[in-house]
Amino acid sequence: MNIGQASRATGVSTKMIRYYESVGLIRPADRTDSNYRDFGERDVRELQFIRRARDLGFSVEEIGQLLSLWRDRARPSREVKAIAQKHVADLDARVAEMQAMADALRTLAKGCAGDDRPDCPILMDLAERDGGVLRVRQKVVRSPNPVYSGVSRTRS
Amino acid sequence: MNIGQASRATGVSTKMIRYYESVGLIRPADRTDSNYRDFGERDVRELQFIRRARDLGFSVEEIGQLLSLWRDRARPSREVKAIAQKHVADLDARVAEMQAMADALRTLAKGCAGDDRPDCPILMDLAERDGGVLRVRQKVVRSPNPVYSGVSRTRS
DNA sequence: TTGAACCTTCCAGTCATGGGAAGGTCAAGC
DNA sequence: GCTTGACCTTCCCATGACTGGAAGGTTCAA
Repeated sequence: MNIGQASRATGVSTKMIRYYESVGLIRPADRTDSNYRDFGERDVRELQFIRRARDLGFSVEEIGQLLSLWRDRARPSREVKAIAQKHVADLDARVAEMQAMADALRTLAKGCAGDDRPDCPILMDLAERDGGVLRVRQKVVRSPNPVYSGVSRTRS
Repeated sequence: MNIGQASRATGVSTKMIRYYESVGLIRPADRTDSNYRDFGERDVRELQFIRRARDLGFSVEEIGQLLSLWRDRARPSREVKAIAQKHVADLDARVAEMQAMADALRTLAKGCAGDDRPDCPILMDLAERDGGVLRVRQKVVRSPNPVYSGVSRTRS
């Protein structure tokens, strides 16, 4: 199975398959005589695993850990659970922060007429030299992977 | 006021001040004879504005729009409100997505013993070739700026 | 005069991913 | 056998919003 077929079978782009190989997430694929990558059943299953893990927002590094646990028939489920729980905590922290931002902005927008007049509590708050009335400022949390964050983009 | 003082006065790093200048978010600062940047009151106010807007999760592009509206005494509040509301919608979409991920993982983790035994519903779900029981797969939303997303990092 | 604490520009890296160029390979139809 | 187009290969570049560091100039106080 060449890279295009593997991509269609797993929903992982050819670009990403090569990338995952280059960073060592998957082992180098076999090659045909003409130097084409040749994927087998097992490779496809690993790519599907990776795809699912990305859909759950795991970083490539976390996926590497999960993959090696997956490959190890004797792994203790404790380790898998720990990774998952840490990831859940990360997600929850980001959610809380973004909700605080959204709520602050909603409050400001509610007070803004949104018409031809220039008066606007949103700009007034941003101009507050001591941090603004709503004081949303807090720890800003950033992710190892940019999956959560952003403007529409579909994954087939 | 040199760049270090401006940085301390606004909480924006010197690196970022130079970056904002390079991308045209702020106008080029005045220079002293020795080519040091020289910031005035107005520059400091703009940097504080930028800082506040970043704390609310606006992207540099959005901040550019907000800044130019701020500078325009006659701007219609409608435009400001539109930017804010779009940003709120973006935040809400990301929050919903991340909550779905977190909930799916929580469900899986609940069924995982987390002990020495290898059996683990989390890995089993990731291995599902048809997408897993929980089917969290959906549109993945990504942000123009990586502020929301991630692992602890503080902004002074 | 020396040294540290500034400042300057420039270049590179981050993370996961897409875009594209330049060139090799393969299969179908003529 | 030859052309065509759809593949494949590697390589480099770009994204956003930063951080880090090198190499060198400036300022100020001891």
